Amino acid sequence: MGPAKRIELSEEQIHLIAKALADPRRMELLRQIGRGTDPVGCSSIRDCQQVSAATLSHHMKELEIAGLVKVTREGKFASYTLRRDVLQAYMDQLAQI
Amino acid sequence: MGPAKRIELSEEQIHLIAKALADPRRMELLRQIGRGTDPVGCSSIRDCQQVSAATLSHHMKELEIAGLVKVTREGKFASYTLRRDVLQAYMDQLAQI
DNA sequence: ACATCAATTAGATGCTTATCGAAATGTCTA
DNA sequence: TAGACATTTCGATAAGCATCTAATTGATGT
Repeated sequence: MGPAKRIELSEEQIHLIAKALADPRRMELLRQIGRGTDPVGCSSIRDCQQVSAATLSHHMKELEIAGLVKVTREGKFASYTLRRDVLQAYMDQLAQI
Repeated sequence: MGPAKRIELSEEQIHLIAKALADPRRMELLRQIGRGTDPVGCSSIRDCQQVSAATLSHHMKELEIAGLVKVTREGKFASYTLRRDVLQAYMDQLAQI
């Protein structure tokens, strides 16, 4: 399989994605999550980035509502994976400018 | 000729570009400026978008310091062109995530 | 049930920014 | 030079947001 379908973004989602990418910390989070293909847990993230749990939670929620990451919950843990299809859709939008 | 050289962006410029793209009004400005290849004047812009001169000036400065538009001044007029090479460099950065 | 730990939410604080009207700057023309 | 016009800058206001600590929720293991 793979990125079967091309995604269409609403103006609203474009705005959410752009805002999500406009914070350096979130950019760094995305890079870390996108480094591999496996889901990345909160603790792994906090090992690499100096940030409080509350702030991390806030940023991950922003990334999630932007559609840029998928959250997987197992028990008390949360893991994140980059949604490359959504990122690609945003790049397609920029290319259309 | 054409877009001869591939542009490298600093982290700082990446941040400036991301912030510039995160405002819906600026996004719309970019789209309008990028529509054709000719420079676009302030009055053309204000014909299409309802915005005060002061606010427009502010946004165009943000786009300029982000490197996304080139400003051409002739007498009392200012015109803008989209810097596609910079936009492309930003897209390349996103693709590297 | 209780203690512990991961993650989220609540509440507060300080910084950034979008917006406008008014004033200033710069340019053109009569 | 004086007036008209385009753009920018100034000053103020309001909204948004990043960040933290503290409190809460929810799951796990003893």
